[in-house]
Amino acid sequence: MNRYTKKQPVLDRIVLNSIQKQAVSCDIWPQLVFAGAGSGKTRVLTAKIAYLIEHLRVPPINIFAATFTNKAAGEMRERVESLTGLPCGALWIGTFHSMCARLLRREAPHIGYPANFTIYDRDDQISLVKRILKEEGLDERSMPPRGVLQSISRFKNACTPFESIEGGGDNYYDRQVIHLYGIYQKMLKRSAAMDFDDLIANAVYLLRGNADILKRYQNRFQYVLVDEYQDTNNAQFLLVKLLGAAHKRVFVVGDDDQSIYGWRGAQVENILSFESLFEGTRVFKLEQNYRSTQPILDFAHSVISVNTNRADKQLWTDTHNGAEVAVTRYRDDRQEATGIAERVAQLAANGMRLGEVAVLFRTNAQSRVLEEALRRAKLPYVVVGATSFYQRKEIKDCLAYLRLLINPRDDVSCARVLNVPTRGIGAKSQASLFEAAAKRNVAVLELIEEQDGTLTGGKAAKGVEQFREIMLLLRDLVEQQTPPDEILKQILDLTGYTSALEAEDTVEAQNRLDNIGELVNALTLWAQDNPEGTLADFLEEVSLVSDVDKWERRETSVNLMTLHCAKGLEFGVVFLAGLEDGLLPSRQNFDDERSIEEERRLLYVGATRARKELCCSFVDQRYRFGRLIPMEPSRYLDDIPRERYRFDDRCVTFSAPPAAVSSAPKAKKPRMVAREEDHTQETSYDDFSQEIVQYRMGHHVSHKSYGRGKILSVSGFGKDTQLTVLFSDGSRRKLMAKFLEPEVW
DNA sequence: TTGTTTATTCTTTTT
DNA sequence: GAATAAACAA
Repeated sequence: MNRYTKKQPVLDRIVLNSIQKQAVSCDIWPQLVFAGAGSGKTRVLTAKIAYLIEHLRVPPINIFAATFTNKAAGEMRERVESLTGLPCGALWIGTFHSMCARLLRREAPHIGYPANFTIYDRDDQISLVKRILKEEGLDERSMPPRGVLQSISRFKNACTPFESIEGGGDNYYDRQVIHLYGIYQKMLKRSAAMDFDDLIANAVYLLRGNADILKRYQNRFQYVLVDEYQDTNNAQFLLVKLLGAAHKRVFVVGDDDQSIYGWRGAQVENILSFESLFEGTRVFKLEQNYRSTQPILDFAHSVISVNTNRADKQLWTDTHNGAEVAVTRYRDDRQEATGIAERVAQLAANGMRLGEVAVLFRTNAQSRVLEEALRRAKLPYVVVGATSFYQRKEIKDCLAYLRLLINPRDDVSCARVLNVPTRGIGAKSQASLFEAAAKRNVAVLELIEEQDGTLTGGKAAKGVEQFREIMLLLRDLVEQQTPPDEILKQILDLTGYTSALEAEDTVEAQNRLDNIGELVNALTLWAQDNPEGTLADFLEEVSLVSDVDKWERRETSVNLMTLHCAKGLEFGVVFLAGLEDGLLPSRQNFDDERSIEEERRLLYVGATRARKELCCSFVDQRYRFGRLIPMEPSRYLDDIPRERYRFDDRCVTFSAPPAAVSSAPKAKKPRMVAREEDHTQETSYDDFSQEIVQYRMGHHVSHKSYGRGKILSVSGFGKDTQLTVLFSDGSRRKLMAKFLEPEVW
């Protein structure tokens, strides 16, 4: 800030080791930094930006820096400002999604969109696809919305617009998906809406299709920096390539061992092949770890080194001593939770701040037992993520009204609130409204506003008219520059939303009212913090924040979160709960080697979050789907040499198989063998054991008279396995598996 | 058309 | 066990 600090160059004001220093001060481009867990990645990235600004005199406005969360972006901007003493408001730093949204709002007309487009989240996408399926007369069971969206997402990640798809697809499913992709995009455009994938893909289309615009942005973004590069997808890669094509000043940081978003389209290959794709790349490897103890690093290394598709490297640390990693076996998930809570209480008694403790797990469903145990032990905790505030029904209803005011063409929001609270516009009337709108190629709200409600039959017409009047009234308020929180209050009042909930008079309804109150507060606060901000800005922010963005470490609360959420964070003590096959790795990924490797990385990420103490656990049986299910230790534990951890058997059950009682997980009974003596009672055992699975959802089979088809669901097991199959002629049949031949790849 | 019941599926992970 | 969808009564 003052002249004193200014005199010293950045490199002397921030502590860096020699490799870090080299990476920061290197001026030969492009650059790739492999930054292992805890190796000071954020520090390097921050220093790099500060170095560009201060040492190379690059104006902040010429830098484009993509981070994985908005929170990280905000913190980094602040640190750069305090390092350089210069205001960096003009620096473009944020998630790919938020920066693309920003770019697209400016250039919207070039891709046929208005600047006030709405951003659809997953729920919005699903309700849109469901409506399309209905209108197209397709069965949700043969074309599951999630699957359809997954396929559509793949097209977008590949930056393949509907128009340039060649060929109509090989089979019934693919043909339908392509067909639906076209309709889906048409609907989005008519609704002036984009989904998350569109934000990136449309940015690519924009730059790819307009040479002058591309040039302008290449010129503007003289330096392109990307954090967590291992988690970028193909579209993001194309964007980076486009922006950096002219000047080549691209700097990416990442760790292939921490790539855990493959299911979302991320490609580890992006980082693994960066060197060959960007000619003349300088590579830096940060392998010194400043976070964890040696035992933790050894443990983590034995996990990750089994993976084949990775760049060779190994973390090391200066600190040699440290507590052994613990692996504990519990009888069931309840006992596991209690055991963890006990240990946490112990730590707290020894003066450990609870904010330094995290319990990590694979699925959100696991958090409930843990929460109960912590509550019983009177230990304060926070759950990061889970059902986020903005996902709740009542909140989404409010937001839908707000979005509809900003963008009257937003059909998904319109469908959501048209009959909320109930105005007598049932499914049938809604369908006919949508049909009429589609026929004239206008949005539903537009239709309602111009048509005076004569469209639908008697009863619903009154409700439609009511809705129309409310919307017109609210529109006036927006035009009169009414403060955002006031608009929300008016919505709740005019629509009768509040009074409907009050009338219910249940605890549930009261809860919702409280949540709505919280939303009003949030909006008021936001308006105070952003005096220039419009309602549209607020809505954009809301749709692009993540759960970790809102998380703030509280000194006195234990942190509960999924392994995915924990990426980039660190804690003094980390518990990894539920290290069992079927959970980690997830049962659904058993047959895919790539996913098995990704889940292994998930374990690696979890383990490397710990600074001082790492406690892993698995259970013999666990409640899932309301049933007690036998579990096996995670296969990943098999790869860890026995001397890398202390094994603690807290299993005091008599029913446990004798061989397993006193031994480490390594020595347990062989896999893939079902217990014969169990047939009488535990029929479900077979269902969950890992016998070789011949038939899986999504795989293809053939039948001698119906031909080739895709498995939609599997029921029963052994000889009685039945399959529901979608055949290429479009028919869906439930058949005995023995009549079907699995397709071999 | 709305609000009840029952049946079914389901859970990965999220910008 | 929960959330959603289909099925049914009013």
